[in-house]
Amino acid sequence: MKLLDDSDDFDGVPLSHRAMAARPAPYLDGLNAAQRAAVEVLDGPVLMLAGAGTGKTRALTTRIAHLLMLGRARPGQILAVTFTNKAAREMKDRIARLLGEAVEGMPWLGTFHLISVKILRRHAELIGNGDLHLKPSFTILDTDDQIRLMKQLIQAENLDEKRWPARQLAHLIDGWKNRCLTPSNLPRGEAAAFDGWGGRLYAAYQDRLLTLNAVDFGDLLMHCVTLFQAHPDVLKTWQDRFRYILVDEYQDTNVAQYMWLRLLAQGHRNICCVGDDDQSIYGWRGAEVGNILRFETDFPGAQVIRLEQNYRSTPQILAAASGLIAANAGRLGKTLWTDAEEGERVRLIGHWDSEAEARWIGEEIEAFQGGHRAALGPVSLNDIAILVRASHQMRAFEDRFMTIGLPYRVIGGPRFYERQEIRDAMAYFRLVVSPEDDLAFERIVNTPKRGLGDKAVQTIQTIARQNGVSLLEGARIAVEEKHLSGKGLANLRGLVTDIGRWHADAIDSTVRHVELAERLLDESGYTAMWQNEKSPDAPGRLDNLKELVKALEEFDNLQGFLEHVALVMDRDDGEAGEEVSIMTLHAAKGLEFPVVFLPGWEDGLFPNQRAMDEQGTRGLEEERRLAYVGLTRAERLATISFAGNRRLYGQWQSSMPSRFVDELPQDHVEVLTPPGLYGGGYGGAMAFAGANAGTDMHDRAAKADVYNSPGWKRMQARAAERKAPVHRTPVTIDAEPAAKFGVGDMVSHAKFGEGRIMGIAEDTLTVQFETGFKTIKAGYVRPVGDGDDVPF
DNA sequence: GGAGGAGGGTCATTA
DNA sequence: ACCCTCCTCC
Repeated sequence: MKLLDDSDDFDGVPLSHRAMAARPAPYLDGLNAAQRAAVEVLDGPVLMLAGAGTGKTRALTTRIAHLLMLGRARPGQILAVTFTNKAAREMKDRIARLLGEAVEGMPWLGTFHLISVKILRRHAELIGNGDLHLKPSFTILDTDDQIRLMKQLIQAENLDEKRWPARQLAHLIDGWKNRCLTPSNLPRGEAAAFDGWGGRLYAAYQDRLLTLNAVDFGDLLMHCVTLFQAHPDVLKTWQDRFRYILVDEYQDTNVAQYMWLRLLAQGHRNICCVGDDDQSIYGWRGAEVGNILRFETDFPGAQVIRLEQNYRSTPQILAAASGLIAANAGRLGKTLWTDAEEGERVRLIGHWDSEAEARWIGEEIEAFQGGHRAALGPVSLNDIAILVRASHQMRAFEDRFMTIGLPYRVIGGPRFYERQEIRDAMAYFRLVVSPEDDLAFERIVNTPKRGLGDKAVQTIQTIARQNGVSLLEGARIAVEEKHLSGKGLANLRGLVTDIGRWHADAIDSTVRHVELAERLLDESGYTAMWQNEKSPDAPGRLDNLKELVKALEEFDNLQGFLEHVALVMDRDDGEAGEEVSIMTLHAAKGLEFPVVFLPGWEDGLFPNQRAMDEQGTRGLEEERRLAYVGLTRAERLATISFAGNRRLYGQWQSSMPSRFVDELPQDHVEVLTPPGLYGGGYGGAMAFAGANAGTDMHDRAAKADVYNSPGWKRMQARAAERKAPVHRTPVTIDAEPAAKFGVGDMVSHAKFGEGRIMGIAEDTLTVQFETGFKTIKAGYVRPVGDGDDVPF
């Protein structure tokens, strides 16, 4: 079928009644009853509660196809929002497959941010403050730019950057934007943050963005909402346009996104939100689980459809995951079931340290490859994923896999477009496209080195400010009036003329933008800079630059490319050969793998200490949901592991198995014995395997030899002595003084006052005091607070 | 006045 | 472990 394009003037145009509506629809075949309802209940608000692996994306895409086939809406009248570009891409592909043809016009299927940009570009002039307002050509800043800007503002106020770090301010402002709090509607109490400077700096930052004709990520949503609120006529046109609204991952929406959706949905009221409260893992960036929990009250008359049949995992994995998540309160509640074959229990293993853990996992993977696990059938490296809580855990695996030559890929690591060389090159592109982009100018003016240091930049800034022009323009004046001297002057003159020439070429449609980009990097000396650099990563950087230029080919011009990059920070890595995937649990959401390793299940790391400190029970529950997400990624085999010692912040620190380990339903867990346990010197590993058995894994002690070991008995005796929750107290090998303390405990120090233990290494503690982090011998601090926890 | 290295201070999830 | 600042040399 040929889909109509999106057009701006469809208002009031009746939809053609398609005869095919009455025909049976083949794409509905094979859906289960719940999925079918999710596809066919088209009118009014619908909440699709879709558990992990229940065919959510299928239901969602089929629903869109169905709307189109029935002629309920044209492609341009459906708003479909996702959180990631990947999800958007996948949906487009699947809709196309369902309809048997490429979908030309689904212009409003995309991320919140992408769609917001499209809307904002059309009404940019309406966003502003006094005389300042946006132009449709506004640029989108990334975090790096944001922080640099804020640094400048903090300096402008003569504040101490140490006491008021720009990162912290960025975080604060981000939080406000997530909640749609503009400088003018910011509550007093909030504005007082940052020692009273918060509100003022925020306002200054927003004004600065306007003068730069720029927005940051948070603005995209917030500006849309304020636009809708201040201009009902504008809102009305968008409400009229979007006959059907679909939202993926609704549990991850923040306040701004929620308001955005509500405003738009108030028109036709056909909003279908898909989500799973058990997979809400983005509270730390403003997501409100409350949005999904409240759906039925927010949208009266909403229909709730539960997708509970799981098509991904074995019953064993599902049972383990369900048992774990059951410890959370305040869930909407779902009962996942499957008719898949029983499968293997979730495996659990403890290791001496993080290196042993990496070694063991590497060996396991090699064993899979050697076909030593026939029950699983052939396992490709692409079928295997290692999901970690924090990215620093990846290092151990990378090191290990590198040495044994096991191919791997890190997903969501340092992103391509966040790399230094790419950002530099992009700054050149930006400046050439919009010469008034001061941030870009600052970035490249002395990269490569041109003898234009702080002093020279300051001179340029002063001149620009005096004349009320951009930095580039200011530089031109500085050259003409010879405000600089010698080498700097000559170099700046060269740079200014170069940029002028490149800019002319960028506008000239006869100049191919790819060639321009190549020439630009060449003539600016940027490529040469890396060629002359002899550090080991220089060749890689040059490759990245080549790749960047190659990526340009897919766009019509530089502007289009820059827009894309601003919004799509992830690169679709080409399918290389067979590789094990390493990624964070957050990055793993929505993915699935036959074989999944879940290393680092240690208290403090996972659940993460900070999450618990900052959010209390809420934080802990989010961590538990993260564990749930991790387990439910596995189709056939999941292996959880923990290490007794881990290198963290440059020190070895001991830790205890995660409390989540205790919460796993034991009938669905198989405890493996760590290799080398009896080789001597592994008392610590045994001890803590035993510490764990002290709770609900006790029954299995007889089965696993490890629990008969002296280490375990010693541990058990000790645990009994102190009656404290076992997992709160770390064990060191020879009852070093540090054994009195646990990560997370409060201690007091004669000089530094009270603080919280963040890490333990032998008898040295890393303690976070009010004044900062300190590394201290355990003997110098005394425990405070809940004395039960820390017996003497 | 700029560039580059050394040392000190600071920071410790997750997009 | 990393970033930033200060210092020294050019």
